[in-house]
Amino acid sequence: MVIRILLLHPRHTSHMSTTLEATTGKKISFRQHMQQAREEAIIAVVNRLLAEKGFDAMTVDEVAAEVGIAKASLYKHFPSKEDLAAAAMVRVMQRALAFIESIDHDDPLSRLQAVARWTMEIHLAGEMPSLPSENSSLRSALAVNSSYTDLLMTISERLGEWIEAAQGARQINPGMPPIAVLYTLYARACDPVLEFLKGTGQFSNEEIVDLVMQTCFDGLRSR
Amino acid sequence: MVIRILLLHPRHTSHMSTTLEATTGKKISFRQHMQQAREEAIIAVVNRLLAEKGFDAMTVDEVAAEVGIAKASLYKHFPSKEDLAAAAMVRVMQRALAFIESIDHDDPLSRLQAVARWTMEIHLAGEMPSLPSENSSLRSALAVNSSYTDLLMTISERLGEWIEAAQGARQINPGMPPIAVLYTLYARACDPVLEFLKGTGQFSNEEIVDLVMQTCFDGLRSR
DNA sequence: GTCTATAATCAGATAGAC
DNA sequence: GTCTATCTGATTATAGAC
Repeated sequence: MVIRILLLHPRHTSHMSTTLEATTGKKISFRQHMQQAREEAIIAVVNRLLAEKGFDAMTVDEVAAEVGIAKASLYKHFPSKEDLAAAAMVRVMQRALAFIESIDHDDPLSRLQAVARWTMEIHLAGEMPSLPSENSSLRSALAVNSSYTDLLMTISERLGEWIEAAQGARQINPGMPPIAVLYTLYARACDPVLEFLKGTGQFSNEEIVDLVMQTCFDGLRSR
Repeated sequence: MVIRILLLHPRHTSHMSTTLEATTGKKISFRQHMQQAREEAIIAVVNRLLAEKGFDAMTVDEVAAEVGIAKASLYKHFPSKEDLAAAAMVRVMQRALAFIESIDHDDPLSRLQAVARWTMEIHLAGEMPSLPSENSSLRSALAVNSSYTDLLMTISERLGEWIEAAQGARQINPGMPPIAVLYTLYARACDPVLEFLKGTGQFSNEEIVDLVMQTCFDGLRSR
């Protein structure tokens, strides 16, 4: 399956990788260790705030305050608010890819279900950053972030293979275009039904995930 | 089915009703006619901008410019940006209720499917205002707007009856809590899958609606 | 009610000392 | 690299003349 993604010139910037050591294998200094630890702390705060309030409502002042540094210092690490959000997105996608690679079910449907379930659990745990799809400054920042686009490509291709395999095995409806299945799975990351049901106070997180899993894979109609 | 909605003291404000004449039956002056026509024009602009860019990205300057009046004049009609958005929401819910009351299918599943399809068509037509669920100033403005809460209640109760009837007839999965079914239908109004699929350029609006209808009611798994 | 002009505030980003 | 202090621009809302 071919995924329509903006594929732009790869461009490396220091804060895109998880850890410099892990990425390049080079020994790094104590100072660099400290800097990366701080950036990790920043990203953790941004990730939580993005999950709580979304990109527009999150302010840079707030991020700086919660990290415990001055705003100007924050801008030494990340050149813009968009880059902060991008870093949080990269981080959660790295987690997603790590989870995907840890899945050991043998049939493709179970693998896809595991991914959907993981996504919704992250969302309900308040760890899924939410970005507006409209905001153009954010979209362009993401489009030129090769860490982001590469991860999105990798994940999409992996899931795409599983989707086609599941359709070949008649586990997933073969009449559905794979791209539609993929997007339907991605959309579970920002499904408002999760919050709606949580807001009623009638269900546990596990029950909520089970309900949405059922509507997602089995539909509303009786079987 | 009981719908958990913030039910507050009813409070009438002039711009909440569609037309004063239609609501009260009283004869109104030419001046009032003109004013209501202008407010209708304002709401139409707000509705479109909310659908295009969302609440945060929409600016009051922009609304005034597109309507063709000064910003101060706009504030004579609607006391705040939140009230503008609320008016747009009321308008689209009035349209929804009108559609619901026009449905004449006899089985409840077909009725629910018609509602889901209508919702997605409005969305794809760029006529579905989208509000952030987080923004608290907006939420409070909606909560005290009795036109809004009343419409939401009315629509929810109507759909709730159909849902329970459909479950009784084993058309909708009876194991699903009716409130979960209701929220799943509501969520079709802001389903990002619609825009994702539109963005690929591979499908017509009708095909997109058919695809999402199928995943919604039949699920991703093969039947 | 409509306008022009302006207030008031807030948020992203930067200057410059240390 | 971190800080305080500040700039700059955008945006909601209002004053006051007509």
